Amino acid sequence: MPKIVDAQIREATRQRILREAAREFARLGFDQANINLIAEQAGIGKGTIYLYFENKRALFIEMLRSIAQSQLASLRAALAEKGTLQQRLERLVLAFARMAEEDSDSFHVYMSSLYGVNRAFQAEATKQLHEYLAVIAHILEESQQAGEIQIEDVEMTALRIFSATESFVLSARVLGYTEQEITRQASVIAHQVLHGIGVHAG
Amino acid sequence: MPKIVDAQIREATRQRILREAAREFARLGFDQANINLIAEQAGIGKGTIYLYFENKRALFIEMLRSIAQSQLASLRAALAEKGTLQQRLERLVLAFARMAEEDSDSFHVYMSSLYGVNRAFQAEATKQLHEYLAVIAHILEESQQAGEIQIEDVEMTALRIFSATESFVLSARVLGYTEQEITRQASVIAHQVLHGIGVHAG
Amino acid sequence: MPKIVDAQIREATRQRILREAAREFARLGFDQANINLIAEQAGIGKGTIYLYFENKRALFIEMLRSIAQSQLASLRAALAEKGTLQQRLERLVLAFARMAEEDSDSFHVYMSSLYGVNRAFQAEATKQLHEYLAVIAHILEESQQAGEIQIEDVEMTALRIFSATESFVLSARVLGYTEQEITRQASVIAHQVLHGIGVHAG
Amino acid sequence: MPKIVDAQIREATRQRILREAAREFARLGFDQANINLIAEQAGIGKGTIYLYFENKRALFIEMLRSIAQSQLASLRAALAEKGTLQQRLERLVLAFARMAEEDSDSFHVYMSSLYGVNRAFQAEATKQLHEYLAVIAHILEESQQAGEIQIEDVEMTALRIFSATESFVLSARVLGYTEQEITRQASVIAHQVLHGIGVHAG
DNA sequence: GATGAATGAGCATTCATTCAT
DNA sequence: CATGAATGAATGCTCATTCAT
Repeated sequence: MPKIVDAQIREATRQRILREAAREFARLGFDQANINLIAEQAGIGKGTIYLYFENKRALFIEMLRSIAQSQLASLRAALAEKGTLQQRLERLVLAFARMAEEDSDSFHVYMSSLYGVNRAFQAEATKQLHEYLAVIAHILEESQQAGEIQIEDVEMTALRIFSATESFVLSARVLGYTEQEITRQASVIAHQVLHGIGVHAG
Repeated sequence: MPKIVDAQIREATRQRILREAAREFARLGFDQANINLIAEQAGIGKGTIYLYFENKRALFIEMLRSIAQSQLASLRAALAEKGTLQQRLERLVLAFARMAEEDSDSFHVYMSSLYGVNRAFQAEATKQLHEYLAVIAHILEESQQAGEIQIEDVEMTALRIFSATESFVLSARVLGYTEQEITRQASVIAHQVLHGIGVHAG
Repeated sequence: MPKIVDAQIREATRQRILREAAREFARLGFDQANINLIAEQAGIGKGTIYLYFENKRALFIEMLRSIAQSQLASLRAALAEKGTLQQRLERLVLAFARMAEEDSDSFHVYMSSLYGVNRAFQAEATKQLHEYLAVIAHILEESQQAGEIQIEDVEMTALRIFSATESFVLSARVLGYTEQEITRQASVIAHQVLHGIGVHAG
Repeated sequence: MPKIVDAQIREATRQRILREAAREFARLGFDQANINLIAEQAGIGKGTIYLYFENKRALFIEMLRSIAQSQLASLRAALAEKGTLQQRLERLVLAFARMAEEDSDSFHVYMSSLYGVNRAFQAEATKQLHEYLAVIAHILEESQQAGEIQIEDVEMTALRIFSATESFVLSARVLGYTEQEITRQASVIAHQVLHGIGVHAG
């Protein structure tokens, strides 16, 4: 009964495909990326990829989902530890900066889907955006319950924080700033956001 | 000597091509967009487009430049009038929101180039980003000279403002917020940015 | 010693494959038919089919042979009973009409092979055609010996009878005639054929 | 104004494609035939074929139509001349035999469509079959008006004649008979058909 | 200059077949 | 024996680009 081993091998292959797909899609974009090349780089035959994913689009979408899960996990881990809102916001910037650096392909392929023109891909990326915002909203609510701040529109505030953090990291990278230069902005950004919210609610 | 008329006709055709290109590229992205269709919609033969642009990539790049000029002009017009920094930052958000609404195609095709995976397109879009930042830096310096604020790193501050404004507008649109809902955030964003900078430097 | 049972099971599986193959090939033709689907519908794994048939072509050829045997048996049964040549020719038309109706898949897959462009399949189908003709020739010779008719070229006469009977049934079906309408022609066709031969040799 | 020449060149190219298509389809059948090869043999680029025909299927259908027109013209020409019904029926066999010999590709690709399993192709081929039958029905009616014969069901009679002539030619060719051997049967077949109808109606 | 017919590189996808289990 | 995961050859079709008119 080689089921367990099989399942493991299968999952490993699947992950290898997703990884190579992220690499190719990040390098060339959806249309220019070559499925056959992805298969080759994943060390499998070109027909095999279709045993794991229905077609090129499905592979792309599932790759987006995979990225989403991974990045969200990183984010949650970064914000799990308690602390002041200032500290947590700083950690948010650092988390985004690290993600963008360490898993650059995934970060960029996700952002390009979110802001690209393909509606289907944008819809999928937007799902993850909602999750990001939920994570941010969650720490805002914790701070609010702790009497740290007083917020009227949690949703919009979360979106402003998202712009000030993830979008900032993205723009900074596009402009060629290093991770170090970006992380150095963490405290300033946290400060900016905090005062934008209206600290010391009490 | 029909030179002047010819030149005018030629320029008009060029503009028509650029307009239709923006529409198609915004609708389908670079790869999926069809050059022949753009030519047809511009009312010219499909060979003619190559008398105006070297190839599809060149057309895309020049379209980006054209968008850049137009949007930069809007931005400068919006910030030309004097006022407090708070007012000017509010106008910045409003300007981006209006651009995203009224010239939606251009706005999105530009943003998708800036954050997309194609290096050549990103490089071109980045040029415009530098110009945006220069405009923002300019009003910051004016405010600084007026003693309104005190800034250490103008460049990074401008980038933070960019994230808090244009990227915010972009994200908000992706999430489906209306122009009204977005513009309503103008004053809050301006306030957030101002306090992030550290107003009342003195 | 489960030999006998095994052999029975094996033969049953083989027949099931042939039946499903006939169905699929009749539905889609050789190229469009899907081996994996045939295996699935026969209730076996897709690798198993290759334990029974060398490849897709061999399966098709053997299916043709299987059809041939079955149809030839029907034909012989229909003509076994004695009678006048007129009666037997009528029974011939009826036999073809019934075959085309009751085992429509087999009838059409055979005819399409006989008249199709694939030389290998046509060669196989032609073998059966020779057998059909032999059956027809046999009853002609019996009638001849009985002094009923006088024939010069038995082979060509048999072929003319084949055209007037099986090909007639095929064409009529293609045109949408019902079995009833076709069988109603049996006596006329028999009559036509008989007078074509030159009855009452004596 | 090179319109006329252009139209001629265009039509010539179209005919060349149709001719090569008939050759390839006759050689390999629809599925196995290679569009790129047809283009190559027609002396054009592989993209060019799609300027003349929407896709492979459309090319096949139009090829069938083209064959139909051509063969029907041959048939009508063969039967245009007046004569006794016996003479005309003999000419019918000869016409089919000549078509099958001289334009063998067309003849077989048409017959394989008529009797093949592809419904779309069969439907198209059936249209031509109706025309064949109409031509046969026409000479029957002429003979009837001339008091030569008396027929009850013209439609079915025409179909019986079709089987006895075209299908006979087809079967004979499949069996390897030469054109000479086939044409030698013309008078016998005409005789068979005539007596089947019931000559000397009076 | 303007045109559009012609071109062919390029690629996603299918499916008969193999073979390790 | 039976299986089905893996394979890769094979191909219809699109569309940016060229160039004769």
